[in-house]
Amino acid sequence: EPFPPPTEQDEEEEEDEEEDWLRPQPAGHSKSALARSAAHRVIVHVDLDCFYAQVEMLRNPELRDKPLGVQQKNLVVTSNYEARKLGVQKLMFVKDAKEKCPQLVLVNGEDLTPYREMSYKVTELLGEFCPLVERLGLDENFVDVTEMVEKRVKQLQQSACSRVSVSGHVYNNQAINLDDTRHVRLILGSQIAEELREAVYTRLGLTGCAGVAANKLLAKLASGTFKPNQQTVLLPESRPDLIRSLDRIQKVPGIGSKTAKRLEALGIKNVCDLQAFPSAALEAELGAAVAQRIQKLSYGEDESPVTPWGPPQSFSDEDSFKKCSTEVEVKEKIEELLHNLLDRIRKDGRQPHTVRLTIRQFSSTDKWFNRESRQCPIPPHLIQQFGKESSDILSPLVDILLKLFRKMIDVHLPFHLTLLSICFSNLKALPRGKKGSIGFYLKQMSPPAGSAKRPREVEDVSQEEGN
DNA sequence: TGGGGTTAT
DNA sequence: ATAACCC
Repeated sequence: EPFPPPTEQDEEEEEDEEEDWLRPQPAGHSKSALARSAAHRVIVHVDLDCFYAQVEMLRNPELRDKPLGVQQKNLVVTSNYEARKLGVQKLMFVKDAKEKCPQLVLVNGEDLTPYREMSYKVTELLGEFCPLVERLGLDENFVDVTEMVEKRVKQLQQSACSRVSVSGHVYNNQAINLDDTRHVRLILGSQIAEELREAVYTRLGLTGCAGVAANKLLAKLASGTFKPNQQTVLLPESRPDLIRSLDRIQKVPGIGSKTAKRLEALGIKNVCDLQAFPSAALEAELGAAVAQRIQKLSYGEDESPVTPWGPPQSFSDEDSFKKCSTEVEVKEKIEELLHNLLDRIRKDGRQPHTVRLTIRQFSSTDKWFNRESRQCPIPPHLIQQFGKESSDILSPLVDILLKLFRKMIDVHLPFHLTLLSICFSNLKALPRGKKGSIGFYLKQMSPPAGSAKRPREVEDVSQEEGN
């Protein structure tokens, strides 16, 4: 094994293992200034196959060889490949899925806890290889392996033997030129990607795809080109082909449905249209920031860094339903959501300083996107209760949430809700040095790079931490 | 159509 | 507080 994973880094302080979140990196300089200087980055995108279904198959191996769907309400949100062969695609209605595939086995996946836990195990495992890991949803991670590649380039130069071979697919089957150092770096990146996937499989039992390229956009696009459990490296010369292969503009990650619609109104239907469109006119329509960003994306350019966020910045729990129309029902739903959330927050160890209630009201037209929310600071005396065992916090929090609810809904008038959601945010580490402080403490998370002037939430005027 | 997450304005 | 994006 020429390149064992770096099991020991420079760990000076012992930590509690169950709260060993990935730490955000200081700011990106230190030794890796060159690594981040965009020109020669090597990025790996790791994308687990049908993640929820894989987790369910690990929880219950008898499901292994059966067509499996993970159900949330009336939807099959994910299916395993057995089921996909039989026509059960993602986000299919349960009704349609059963018609297509009567033998389909369904498990309920409305509680994300098992997926969330497994997801963080994956991110932490990747973090053992390399500190720059960024999560995207529960089943994707970007890894900036530039520094690992640099080390291997040097080993290669010393060993004086230039026998490097690619792991997995090369996009477009492009010929490799070992005289091109960019090619060599990406090839080494493909070997690292293979090692990452192998580790995820042997240690966690999960399969997935990987894409290797010079930035996040291209790595992500590359990872989708060979689908279950395979990997693909994109060499620079094939970049135009890869982005031109996107038939619809919305397939560019970063261009969502809203932007796609506005672009279509401008006559922009595919990536080439967007490349060719006059920048000034695009800026006039979308604003300079969005216009410049997406036009760069259309060329496959993406300088955004791989940013490890560390522990979650918010905890939320939601439930959707056909109808909820009385205050009593609302209170019951709130209590249920709260119970789950308080558990998660207790395990996390930090204290939230803001709480938000979100509702969705029924409306036959535009059933889609009518959510509103109200948020407020959590009173200091309640914040202190968060770490503790007893649920003295529960009923005061319910009261706060009901007040937020009444800010949106006049309870004397009829109402019809189809969703309730509670979110705790503005999380801060426990105050240290207090007598009741638990045996471990979470490291003070320095704010992630580039988030220096994030607006403070609500009217929270609490003190800054000591930096 | 689900149950989450993030940043920007 | 909302709107956009991501899965």
